[in-house]
Amino acid sequence: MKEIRASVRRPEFERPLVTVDLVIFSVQDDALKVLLVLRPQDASDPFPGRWALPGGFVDVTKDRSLQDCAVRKLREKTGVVAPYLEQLGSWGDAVRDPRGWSATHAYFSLIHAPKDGTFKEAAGATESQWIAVGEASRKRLAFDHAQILAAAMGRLRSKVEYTSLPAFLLAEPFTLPQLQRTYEVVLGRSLDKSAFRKRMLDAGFLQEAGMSDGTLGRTAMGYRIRNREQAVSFPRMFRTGE
Amino acid sequence: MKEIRASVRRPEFERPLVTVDLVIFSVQDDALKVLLVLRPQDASDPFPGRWALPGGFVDVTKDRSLQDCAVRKLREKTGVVAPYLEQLGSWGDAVRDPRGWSATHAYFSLIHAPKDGTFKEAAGATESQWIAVGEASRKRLAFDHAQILAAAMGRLRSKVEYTSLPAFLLAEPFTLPQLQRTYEVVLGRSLDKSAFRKRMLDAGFLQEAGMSDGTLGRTAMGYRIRNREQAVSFPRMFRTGE
DNA sequence: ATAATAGTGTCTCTCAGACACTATTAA
DNA sequence: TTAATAGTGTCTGAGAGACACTATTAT
Repeated sequence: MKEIRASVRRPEFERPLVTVDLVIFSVQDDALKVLLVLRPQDASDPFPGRWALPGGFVDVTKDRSLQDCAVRKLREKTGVVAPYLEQLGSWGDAVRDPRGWSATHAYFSLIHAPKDGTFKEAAGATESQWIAVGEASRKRLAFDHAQILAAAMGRLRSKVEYTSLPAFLLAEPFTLPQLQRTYEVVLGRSLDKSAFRKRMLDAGFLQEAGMSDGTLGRTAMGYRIRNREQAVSFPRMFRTGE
Repeated sequence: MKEIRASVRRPEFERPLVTVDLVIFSVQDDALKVLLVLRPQDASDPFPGRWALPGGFVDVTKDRSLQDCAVRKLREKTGVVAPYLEQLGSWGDAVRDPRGWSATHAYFSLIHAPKDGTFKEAAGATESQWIAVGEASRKRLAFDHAQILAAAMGRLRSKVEYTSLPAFLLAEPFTLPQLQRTYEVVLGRSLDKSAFRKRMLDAGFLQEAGMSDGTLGRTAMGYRIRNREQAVSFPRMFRTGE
């Protein structure tokens, strides 16, 4: 402690590397997918040719905050500007990056499926791809990204049980049947229609937005999220015991 | 490892300062308190003479990980070795520390009230004190610690509604009436005894540990937490709507 | 016995789930 | 009309809350 005070203005501690990584989820073709990037085949980079979460170093000249950095990287990768973005946690230790002691700040984002199936790349040559979460978990990801991805999936699975989070995986306006399908995809089990509708409508986070043009069968009411800043919590979990 | 380290290019980004801060909660005298430290009256330090959360720089030579760093600082401050410790989040931006772009990693800890009312200080001369959360929120804390404290209180208040977290605020073994009082202190409202007991016992996280020596009235069953690694979730919130 | 605290039984209300029912659309 | 999908009504059961009741201890 005394050393700190002795060193006048700047602390003399060696500074760790500081990065931001993103876990970007989307539901496509009735499957939960995550965006991964392929690290370049360059031996001077760590983990060349391995799949990784999109991310990179905080640039103190460009990023005013960690959140800004995450927003910037999300925009660069996907073009999405107003997503659901939540901090997931940080992972920092001496060995996760061969370049030295590093701390990464993982953010958790939910976006709706892109229209054209995939995103255009920015100037960089990195290849990126939407990969089903089951498959992604089986890959040998770079750094400790497997652990971060597992934590993100745990958080999503847990929050889906009692919050409106999955609504952020849909393009607005969306219908209740679409929302229910999204819940079922993320939960991995089917839900009762009547209970589901009561629950969603009672939670009060939906706003009617005109009839949707159903392509088959009866048309459904379209909804928007009343407040995109945060998800709402339900008074109970989906399945009580078991 | 060493060959990799040597061959890898080191990034040229300027590195932010990296710190860890702790929000340590305890219930004393039927009040929720948080441990704060007084920053030294030294003009070369930022925020001299202000109250702050305990914490400091990550020492890459001593700390193998962020979590290790948090455990070390908690031990230095309180002597507690096996607390409930959970990552709260990270706050990083260009202006929160006058010494430069910095990122802090806040951890959230619950410990039981110390026997002697306060903790002995380590070698350092920093003054530390348990302060009721209401009072702490009114102080002008150093850095962005007011914001971090508010986030910690939000997390605690929210989790108390549906998890066994408050059990970590008690010394083992504890009785159900003690546990209920702890919940009531954190929630700021009273709870029905019958409903409370059914809920706790049904959740299955308690283990009987012999009768406690009640000083007055009927003696109560003592309990220990079955698994201190994590809190359990209840199937419902405490008060459903309102 | 009394005071004080620990612990239980019973009723009611709310709400989730099950499931059968009706409603609206396109072909 | 039929197929397909959207949406509703009704019953039941689990569990939370209210609250009165019993149980055990020290004095």
